[in-house]
Parts: sequence; structure tokens; C-alpha cells
Amino acid sequence: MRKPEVRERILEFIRHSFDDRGYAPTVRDILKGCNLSSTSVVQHHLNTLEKEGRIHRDPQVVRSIQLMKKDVVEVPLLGAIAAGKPIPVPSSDTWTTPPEETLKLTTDMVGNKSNIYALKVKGTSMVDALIDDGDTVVMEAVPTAEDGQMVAVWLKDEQEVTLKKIYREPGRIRLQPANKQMKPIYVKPQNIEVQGKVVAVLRRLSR
Amino acid sequence: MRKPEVRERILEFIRHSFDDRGYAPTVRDILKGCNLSSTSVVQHHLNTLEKEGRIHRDPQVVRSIQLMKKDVVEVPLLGAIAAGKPIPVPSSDTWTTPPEETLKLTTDMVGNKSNIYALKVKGTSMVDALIDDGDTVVMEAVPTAEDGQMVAVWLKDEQEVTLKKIYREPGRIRLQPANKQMKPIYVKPQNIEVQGKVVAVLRRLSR
DNA sequence: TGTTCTATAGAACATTCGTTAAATATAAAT
DNA sequence: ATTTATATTTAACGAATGTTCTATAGAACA
Repeated sequence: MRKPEVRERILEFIRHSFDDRGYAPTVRDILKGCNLSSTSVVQHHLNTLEKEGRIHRDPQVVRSIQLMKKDVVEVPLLGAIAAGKPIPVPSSDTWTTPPEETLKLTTDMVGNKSNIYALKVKGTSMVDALIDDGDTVVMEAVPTAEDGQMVAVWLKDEQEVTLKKIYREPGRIRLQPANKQMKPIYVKPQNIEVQGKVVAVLRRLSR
Repeated sequence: MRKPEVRERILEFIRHSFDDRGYAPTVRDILKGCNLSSTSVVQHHLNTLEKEGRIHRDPQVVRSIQLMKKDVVEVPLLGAIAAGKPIPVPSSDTWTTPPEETLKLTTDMVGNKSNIYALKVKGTSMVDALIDDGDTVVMEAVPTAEDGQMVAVWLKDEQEVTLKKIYREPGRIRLQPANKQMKPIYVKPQNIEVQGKVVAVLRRLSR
């Protein structure tokens, strides 16, 4: 008899335990909380959940259950972005690991992406993308993007980075500001280089 | 002999335990990790830390140490804001507690405020505040605000809510859009009501 | 029908771990 | 010098908790 519902209830109970009390439940907590009848039953389901990769436990360590779905993601704050400067993404080989500044975000905001980093926006050159001086943009490092996505593009001729929505058109590329009242600009495909995809924009006020 | 340094080291060790392993250390973990000599010493310092309000422990519960400085804050997502509608802030007495939608944020983003809630922005009527359709604004429920802060104001005559920077001037109030290219509007003090202070603006792209 | 896999039950064992007590030491305060 | 508050040491108790062993039962399957 397959009983996946029981394990869902157990997972739910574990989540509640973290939310309500701040730490993981014991086997016997789960026993009572889920109306089960024996610690062996709980052990069995926990072993299964661990095989499925949905939780992790350190053997012999009490209250060591960890949910594999992470809640908070720490992204590196790599530097500043400003029109006229390339984005300072470190190449993999020049990966200096100084006391990096990091920003803690939640998966509610960035999902479960990897290759995520954040940049501070300097100057008001992105207002047409509804991005203000001092805002933080969260980027995903991808070399290409789909139509309609907001990307950071390096304009080779102009020697300038800008954030725009990208649309491929026959023979040219349309870069559309997020602000609908503003006109798009058109560039030759050879003139641009996608530096990354904008995943989120954050603005903190009243500091 | 005052020994606050030891307790700082203990706190640091607890933080590391959470970061590295995902759960709190035991008294004996701290003993080894901080090169102390007896469980009683650890108990003593933990009791002091708890009296100081820097940690919390549930008696008899193993690995129940919780750091009081929270990392992630759960804010209620109360509804939508749109020009022409008052903000749906529930009054304290009408505090229905239905299965509220919540948004997990980090203190990196909102600080350690209380009375925080989030609203989804509907429509493009706030573009002059650099806020787009679909953005999320994080608000702090305050009845008043200082000059220069971005606030949600209810314009009684116009029957409309808008987000602007507020400046008190002799005999009138200036409401300045965040977008510097746009003109401010002026209103009579009796015509406005501050609904809350904007703490942060969030925009998720490429969902 | 027999085999196998999964779920459940009850009991007991072995550690881990919070807690306490009593004695000593050390520094600060009076 | 005496008192008082804080810090350390040693040892041990007992509760909390992970783990294991054995037995049973139902379902799927050949």
C-alpha cells in the first residue's frame, strides 16, 4: 500500500515545527503530531523521505532534520552598475574570494535559481526601466535571453550597459524600456552582448 | 571578572552551527567548539545570554537555542493597491485571521521594523514613482511621516491613493513623484491622510 | 498460491544531552 | 578584611531521543 499522503503530512508538520518553534521535531514529536502509532513508523517514513532527497538527517543527532527546500538564499553583491561601465562579473578563473558582501534574499523573491548575483545601481540612467539611483538589481548570469525578458545589454559601439526588454526582429534588435511611455531603440545584432537577465529589482526606502 | 568576550564567541559559534549544519548546537558542542572546560560553564553563559535576551531556549528541549536576531521576516500580503481605492489595511479589531498569504523577506531588505505589510500594485498609475504594474510595495503602517519620505497618501477629494514623497510647505503639502522629470502636485493639508510609509519596492521578473 | 514490497506495531536498548549539586576560585564592592 | 557577585571544576542523575529487532498485515504481482 502506497501512503504518500502520510509523508506529506509529516513534511507539513516539520515545516510547522520550524515556523512555530524554530527547530526540528523529534521522532516522537512527529509520532504525536501526526497521530502515528510507533516510532518505527516515523523512522520508516523519515528514511523514505531521506532517500527521496526531501529531507536530510545527521545520524545520531537529535532534532537534525533539515528540509531540503531552502528558504533563504545568500547572493553576492558584486558591485555597481552604471551606464558607461561593463558589469563587473568576475570570470570563473579570476574568482577572488575576498570578504565579499552578500545579500540575503528569500526564494519567495528569486525562486531557486543559481548563478545569481546582485548589483547596486548608480545614477538615474535606468529610470526609463523604472529603476532608480540606489536600487538593487538581482541578476541571473545567462549569455542569452528570450524575447520580452529584461536583460543587461552591453552596447559595444556606445560602450555602455543598459537594462531593457529585448525583442529580436528581422535584421535588428529592439530594446524596449520598461516604461511604456518611452520609445524603444534599435540596434544591430553585432553591436550587443547580453550580460545577464534581470530577475528582480529591489528598492529600500526610509533607511 | 566580567567575561563578555566568551559569550560573544559562544554566540558566534551558535551562528556558525546554524549556517553550517542547519540546527542549534548542544551544550557539549559549545563546550568543545569554544574550548571551554565544563558543561556548567556553558550553562552559566547560556543562562546569562538568555537573561540578556540575546538567545531563547525551551527548557528540557535539546538543540532548542534560538538566536533572537532574526534573519527572515514573514510579512502578510494584504491585497492590492490601485489608484482610486483605499489601502485594505485591516483595523486591529477587525483582525480576521484567514489563511493569509504571506511573503518571506529578509532583514537585509526591510530591517527590523514591525507593523509591516506588503501590497501588490495593480495598474501603471504609479509609474511616476518608478513603480510598475505587478510590483510589490512593502509598507510600514505609520500615521505620519517625515519630509522626504515616500508615503501612501489618501487624497480625500480625489478618492484616490497614490505613492509620493511628502514635503510640508507653508499652507500646503507638496507631493513629489520619485521620477525627477515629473512635476509635483500640491494639496491642502486637510485633503490628505497618510496611510503608511513605503519601506521597500520589489519587482520580480522572468518568473 | 507463493513471493515481495511496503506499512504498521510494540518493545527494548544505547546515547545524547539538559540539568543539578557541591566545592572552589576569582574579581569587584563595601 | 569582609562580603558579594561572578566564574570555574568535577561529577553524576535522569529525561529525551535516535535506533534496532522482531512480528504482523495488506497489497501488488507473477
